[in-house]
Amino acid sequence: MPSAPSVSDLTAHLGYWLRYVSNHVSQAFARKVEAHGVTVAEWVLMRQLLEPDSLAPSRLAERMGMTRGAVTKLADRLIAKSLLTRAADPEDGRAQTLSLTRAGRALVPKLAALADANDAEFFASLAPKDRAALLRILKGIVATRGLKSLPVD
Amino acid sequence: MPSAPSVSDLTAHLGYWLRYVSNHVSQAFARKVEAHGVTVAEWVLMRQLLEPDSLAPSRLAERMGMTRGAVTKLADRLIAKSLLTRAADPEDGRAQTLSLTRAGRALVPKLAALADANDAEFFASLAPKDRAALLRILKGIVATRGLKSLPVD
DNA sequence: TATTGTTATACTCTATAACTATA
DNA sequence: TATAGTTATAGAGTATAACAATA
Repeated sequence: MPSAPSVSDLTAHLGYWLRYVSNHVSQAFARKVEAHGVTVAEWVLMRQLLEPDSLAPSRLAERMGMTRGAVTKLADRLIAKSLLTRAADPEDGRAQTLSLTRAGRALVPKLAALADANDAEFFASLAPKDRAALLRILKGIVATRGLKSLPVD
Repeated sequence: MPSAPSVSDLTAHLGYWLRYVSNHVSQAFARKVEAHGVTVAEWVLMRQLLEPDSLAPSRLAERMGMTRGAVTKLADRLIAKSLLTRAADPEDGRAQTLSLTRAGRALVPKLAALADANDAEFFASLAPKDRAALLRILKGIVATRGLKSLPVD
């Protein structure tokens, strides 16, 4: 009788746990921000524009690790909600500039408070030492692997 | 002149980093498994059926933290790929049972190897101590917060 | 009535590729 | 030609809600 092929335990994979926890954290956050009419991805874009207060779509795409097309779509939705404006760059006829509207800028602190609350909900129970370790490790992975703009485009 | 409202740094949020790293890890894994014609979510479902070798959709939904409807859809796709079968439960006319086909079962070790490789790619650079800490912390969050079936349904 | 599943519907998120306008 | 952005298209991943069959 042939022995079953050995398959490493799914739960031995850090990627599995990362994905699992991350999905739950994001879903919980999504429920919180939707009361303000925005999604998590929209919030991330908005947060990028708090400072510097305007950026080109391609710059945002790099920072957020997504394609320019995806940024356009996200921006379209935020513009429809009057939280964002798109303006032509006077220096380069091809370029555009995205900035928060007054309403968008006013909303950011509220969403930030929800982000704080969500983080507390999931991570407050950790020992301070573990919290620090988690942050350090995650940042380390980003630095070591040079994560930034996955999309090749 | 009013001072700008203070907004905590986006990058102070563990949830942000978790999402960022997790998205990159999952995307990299997705690219690897797609060569075998499956997606990450499909792989997770398949992996659940390695043992016990059959489960009801509702059981899978609980384990995977998704709705029954989502499981049905995922299962449909795997069935279309001949990696999964759906059978009626002889004891309960309402119940169904999902199991891997021979092909599906044969594919799992290959996908597991890719999962191993992907994990290594992202986490091998970590100090063994950090790797262990990351795993322990993530599992701790799952346990403490009782993450399992987010969907209320 | 309660439970198991499926179906119908709808969005978000994201990608790839083609296209337009400028440089 | 190369670059910035948009548009078109597509599919994954979910959810919610309604429904059918069975318990």
